Order: sequence, then structure tokens, then C-alpha cells
Amino acid sequence: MLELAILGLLKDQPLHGYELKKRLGDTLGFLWGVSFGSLYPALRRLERGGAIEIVAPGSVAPTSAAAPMPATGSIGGETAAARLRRLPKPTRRTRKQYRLTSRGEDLFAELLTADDTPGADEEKVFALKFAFCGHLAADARLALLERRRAGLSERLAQARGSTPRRGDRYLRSLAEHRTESTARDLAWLDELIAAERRGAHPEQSQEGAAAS
Amino acid sequence: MLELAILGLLKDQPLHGYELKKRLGDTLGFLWGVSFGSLYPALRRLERGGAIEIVAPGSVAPTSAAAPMPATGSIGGETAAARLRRLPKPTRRTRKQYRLTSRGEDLFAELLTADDTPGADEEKVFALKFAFCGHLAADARLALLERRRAGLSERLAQARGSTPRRGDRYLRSLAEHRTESTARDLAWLDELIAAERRGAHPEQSQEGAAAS
DNA sequence: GTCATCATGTAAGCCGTTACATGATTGC
DNA sequence: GCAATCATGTAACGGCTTACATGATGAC
Repeated sequence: MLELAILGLLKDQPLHGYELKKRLGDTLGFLWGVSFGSLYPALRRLERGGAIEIVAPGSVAPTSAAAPMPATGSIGGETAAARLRRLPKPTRRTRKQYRLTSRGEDLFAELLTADDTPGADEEKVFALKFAFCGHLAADARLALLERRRAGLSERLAQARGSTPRRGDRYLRSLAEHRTESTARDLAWLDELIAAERRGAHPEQSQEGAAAS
Repeated sequence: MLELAILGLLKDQPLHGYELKKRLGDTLGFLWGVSFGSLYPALRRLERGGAIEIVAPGSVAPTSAAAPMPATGSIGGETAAARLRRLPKPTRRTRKQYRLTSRGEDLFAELLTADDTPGADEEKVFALKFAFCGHLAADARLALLERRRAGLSERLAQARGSTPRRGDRYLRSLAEHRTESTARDLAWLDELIAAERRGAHPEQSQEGAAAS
């Protein structure tokens, strides 16, 4: 979950922990909140696992980065960038800019494709995967959507089968509402799938082409 | 979360762990799955805390139980009940029938009324509270609904403010869909609240009257 | 006699949290 | 100099999971 999100954000550009957390709250914030206490350990885990690496402070990723500036991100980012540029001696607690390695790219793709680990919150895991599925090849993306569709469909059938009038008024109301929501999610997915199928556009500017 | 669910189920009738788990999966299963590994410790916690107590095996709760039979619940429950009835010596690992104490009733009401503990999954916590809110007094129930309404409303405003066209196509689509879902949840809540307001029925057969 | 089901529990671990510790840089 | 913000980390804990251990009972 967390690792997937980190990899997904780092795929776009190298970032350090603090900034990463801001982005997490900023663009994925509606999914769930992350705290430093889990973010930093996760970064170390990923680094030890070879999925990400620290870009040497001062060197602005000469290998693959397009932008000459790390783009600290926030509105007042220019001052931050200035601060960065004249960093002569790292004083412990200096920023650690992380970048995705090729192992990290693999891991990212693997996590996006992987079957849901049981116990994980399906909804959120899917939402997260979906948020990043632009990085996936078209067929893998379609597979992701259809796996989700199948899951929802099964749940819906099950709900419609056993829900009738069990329990008290509120419980029933809740079950009904959830069934409706599931049905709508399903409809949404169907639209998405249809769009994907239609969208074998000649002008597919997706960078997911690199995955295969 | 788990404790609330346990108390809510035990409020209706005494049950033992195994049966409790079945009900949990049966009637609240669409919310989340519980495993023995968390259920039994939770029961012991609640018992140590004085919220629930073991009804003496063989005695079928002469104090408050209305039904003469414990109603094991499953379709083949009759054989199970028969087995129960002629239990002469508990052999360790005999069923422990739990019953709500008055402390438990208080705790239950408190948990239903309490503000969400931060970090907890709002959606699920609300769903669970709502599922049991029939046990609440009408005003407390209304307060619960309106607190939720306020939360959703704020979230919606926030989403509409910051969502415009941030991030990639899929992220945007996801954000839109979530916004829609939130809007519909809100509409549902509005209906519920209206119904509650309307429903100062003369024939309120709610047992929530006992709470106040 | 063996297998499925009923029934209770413990141990280890995962994945996240809050609270705390530490310190640099910048603006006032 | 002081506070706010930037920045990284550790420690303790929480709540839940899976896997394992244990054993009774009834069906076949």
C-alpha cells in the first residue's frame, strides 16, 4: 500500500521524504493519510531492497532527469531550491532525494499487477492501483479493471442474494445503500472498461509502452 | 470497532465466541471480516473490563433472557442446542456464553456516541455505528447522522475545491468518481435525517428508550 | 476409526499509528 | 534571539491478521 504509493510518486520524479509526504497528502490524500513514522521506515525498507536509491546531494540526477531543477514542488519552492543549490556540507538531517531504480520499476509494476494480498482493504488498494494505472501497459490495465469488476460483481450478487430483510431497519437501510453503491461502482467500471477497449487510439502517448 | 460490533450483537442476546463470529460474518460481513485471533482476545478484554460476563453453562440466563432456548442460530441449530442441553461436565474448551452487563450497555452507548478516534477508518466506523443505531435514543441517533453529514459535507467541499484537473487522467477519473459517491452518500444521509425528523412517530417501538 | 464441524485459545508478525528527539534554515 | 517551517528519524504501541495447538462431538 504505502510502498506502492511511494514508488508511484517517485516514478514521476525524485523526491525526498518530507516532500513525498506532502504530495501523498496532496494528490492521494483523499485515499488515506500517511505519517512520517511510517513513511521514513518505508523509504529505508525500499532502499535496502534496492527499489530506490539516494541521488547524491548536489548532483541533480545527470542520468535520466529532464528538468535541470529538482522542482521542490510547493508554492514557495524557489527559495527551497535556492537553499538546496548552495548546500556545501550535509549536516546529518539533510534532505535525501530518492530516485526509482530499475528494480524499483519492476517492483512497482509487480505491485500494480499483483493479486490483492488477503486482509488488505480492497477498496483502497484498488483505488491506489487505479490512480497509477496510467503507467501500466494497456492490456495489464484492462486486466486490473476486469479483476476489480469481477470482484464487485460477485459481491453484488452475494449481497442481492442474502440481503432481503435481515436484521433491523437501520442495518437493512445500510445494506441497501451499500448495494446501490456497489452497483454504481460496477457501472463506473463498465464505462472505464468500455473506454479502454475503445481507446486503442493510434495516438497512445502513454508511457506504459516502456513496461513491455 | 470490533468491540462495538461484539457489544452490539450481544445486546440482542447472549452468544459464545464461535457463534458470534458467524453472526459477525453473516450480518455485518459486508463491513469487514473478523478472525478468531482477534475475536477471542477481544472477548477476554471486554470480560476483564466488566463489559460482558459469562453466563453459567447450563443456566439459560434466568435474569433477562426472554427465549427459553439460546437459539444457536445456524440452520442445523437444533442438534447443537440438543448437544448443549445435556452438557454435564465442561471439558475445557466448552462454549462460553457471553452476556452484556450493565457496564457493557454503558460502554456500548458510549462507543456509539463517541467521536471517531483519529486514524480509524471513518467509513467503516460510521457504517458500524449506523448499523446499531436502533439502540440509540432518537436525539443521539440524529446527532450521529448529522455529525456524519457534516464530515461528508466538508470532504465534498474540499474535494470540489481542489480536484479540478490535477494529476493524470486516471487519478482525475478516480477523484471525480469519489466525489460523486460522496455526494450520493450525502443525499442518502439527508434522506435519513429527514426521515428521522419526520419520524417522531407516536408508535415508536424502539428499545432505545431504555438508554435515557 | 476417521473426518468434518464445533470450539477456544496462543504466538508471531504486519502495517500502520502517535509521541518524542534532533537539528538546520529563514523570517521577523 | 525566537518561532515557524523544513527535515529525518526512533520508540512504543495498537489492532488486526495468519498459522498453529488443542480437543470434543457426531456422522459415516
